[in-house]
Amino acid sequence: MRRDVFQAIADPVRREIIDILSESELSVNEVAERFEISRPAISKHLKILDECGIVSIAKRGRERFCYVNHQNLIPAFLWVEKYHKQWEKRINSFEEYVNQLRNKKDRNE
Amino acid sequence: MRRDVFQAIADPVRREIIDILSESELSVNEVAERFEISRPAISKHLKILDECGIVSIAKRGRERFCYVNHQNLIPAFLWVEKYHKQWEKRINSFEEYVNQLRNKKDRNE
DNA sequence: TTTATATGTAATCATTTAGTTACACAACTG
DNA sequence: CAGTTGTGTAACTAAATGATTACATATAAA
Repeated sequence: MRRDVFQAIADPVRREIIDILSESELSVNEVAERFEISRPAISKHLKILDECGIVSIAKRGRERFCYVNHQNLIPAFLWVEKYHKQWEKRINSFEEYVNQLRNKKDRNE
Repeated sequence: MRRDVFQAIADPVRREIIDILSESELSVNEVAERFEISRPAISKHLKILDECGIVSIAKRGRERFCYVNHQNLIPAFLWVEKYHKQWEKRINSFEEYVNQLRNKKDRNE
């Protein structure tokens, strides 16, 4: 069973959990209330997020409060970010191309 | 069947395919040669990458050449990048903490 | 035209995933 | 103490995933 940040953020429910917990720390039930699926399903998602370090769970009384450790998203960030320049190049050359078309059009008017 | 960039890059083989094709455009067989798994398996991975726009496949003769469209990684980049500041804050405060310790130690020496 | 090569795809399979319900148990509340 | 609440987990299920082998087809080469 793979358990890494890429697999963790592949699931839309888990991404939403991360989004929600980034707003405020919540108990397991408070997280589950925000979704249609059952509480055990959310519990499992939280376990997966916990296992790859993205979420930590702190016991306080009978509740468990969950919070995000954003720094564990860094490996995913770095992998994608290394292609940043390449899509910027593309977008710039697209903009250049559009500008060329615009200028040509302007000259023809 | 979900087919989005997050699901596409969740698989390590697909990430490696993206890495390899970022170096140079390759035919399907040339991609497959670089992996232990069978050619049809690679074919399927390429199909998935194609379906979510990350890889395009151009027929030339009997070969099909594959190349990456990096701009289709942007949605994944944006989702992760929005937490950039939060882990930077963390890292900065860690560095601050380390510096405090250092200064304290310096004063004690 | 025959043969070889490059590739896609169908059929199949084992494993993983994401969900469910039912139950156990610890910790608050009255 | 008895009941309620918050949560984990086991058992189960359907669907998705990632791989394989076997076969079909198109194109190039002899």
